[in-house]
Amino acid sequence: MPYGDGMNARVRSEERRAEIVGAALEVIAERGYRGASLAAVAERVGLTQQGLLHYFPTKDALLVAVLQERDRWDAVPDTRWRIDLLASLVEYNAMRPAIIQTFSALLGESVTEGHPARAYFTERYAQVRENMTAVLRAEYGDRLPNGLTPERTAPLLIAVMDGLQYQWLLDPESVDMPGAFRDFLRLLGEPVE
Amino acid sequence: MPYGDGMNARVRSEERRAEIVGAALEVIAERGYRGASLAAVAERVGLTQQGLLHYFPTKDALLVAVLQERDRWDAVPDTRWRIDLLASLVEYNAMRPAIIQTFSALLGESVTEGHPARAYFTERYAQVRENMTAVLRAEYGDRLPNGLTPERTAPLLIAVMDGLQYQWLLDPESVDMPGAFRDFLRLLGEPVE
DNA sequence: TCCGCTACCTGTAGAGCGGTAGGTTTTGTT
DNA sequence: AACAAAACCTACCGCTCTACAGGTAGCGGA
Repeated sequence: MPYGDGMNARVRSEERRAEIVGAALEVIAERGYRGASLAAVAERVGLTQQGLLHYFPTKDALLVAVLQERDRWDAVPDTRWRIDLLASLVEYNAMRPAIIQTFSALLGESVTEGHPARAYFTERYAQVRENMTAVLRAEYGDRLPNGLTPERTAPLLIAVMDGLQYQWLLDPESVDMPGAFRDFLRLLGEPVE
Repeated sequence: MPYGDGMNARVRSEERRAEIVGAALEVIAERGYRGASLAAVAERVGLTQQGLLHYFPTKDALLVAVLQERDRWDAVPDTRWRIDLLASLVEYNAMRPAIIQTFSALLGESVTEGHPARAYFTERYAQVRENMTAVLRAEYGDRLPNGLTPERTAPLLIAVMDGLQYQWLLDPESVDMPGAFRDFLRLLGEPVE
């Protein structure tokens, strides 16, 4: 099957890489990063393991691409985040267990020593906390109805999202993730507009 | 007339096993379960890998022992759990990062397919949710000040504890885990006695 | 048409893994 | 003293893993 389908080499290469990253997401969801073998990822896109290494020279390089993909994915460009959009996000996540599982598994692994994703998650959470603080401040002002500051509420908000994900992944029947998250938002109180 | 003194073979064997389980906890904290090799655990207690296999015939058997150890550890026998005791527990946890890291890493891995700890965590969380529901009901009655039921609050409580642990493990300087947890308890409102 | 580059491949090195087989020393019981 | 069992050991098997080396085939540009 020749490549003459109207696309140039650069585009085809980029597409192949994206395909590989997608397969890596799946395999990591199933086996974690340490458990994910390059061969398993390669097989899923119809390559040999060595063929895959042509696109990503090391396993870590592939992980980096996976993490960048995530960054690109939930970088909502200019949208003014609002709290109720978060609820929708959680609802959306509940329909994409694979992605949630990938990053929940990675987060768990990342707390171990010398894990290649550790720095990524550390920085990411610092950034998300800042981000959420800003969102909360925009919505509530400097004090929430219950007296907490946005700075102190942000870590709780994030913790609830992550923690619910684990409970939900382990037992989706028993845990209504979006519902529980909305409950938490009610706990924060109604913004006084 | 079996074992006459206080230091018989059975006791020594049990001590050795406990020693091994302790070492396994450490290694899992550092590398996760999949990344933890029997040889690394064995070395830590001055054994060869095969010597370790004399006590635990398979790697999974060792994991089972680790999980049982945890169950034994936080099975507070008859103490009536109370909410403020939870805050103390979180404070105590903040002084034992190793144990937290072990089980955070295991929880993360456990969501992957066919992980040997998956069933354990699924059951454990179901049980803990029940437990927390009872605690909340004892403290607040059938309705919390904010209108939520104990059943719906329990998953949130657990989610906050777990989620905060990840943030804290990744960046202890930036996250005041016990403080944040107390903030969450304030969010629940004061019990009306 | 030639040439270089991309996109793969086969082969293999080198290390680490869990687990088995079977031996030997140590220990405790009789 | 005799014996059995527990507590280890050495040796090794078969597998899997990442990564390197080096080759080949086809495409695109000059």
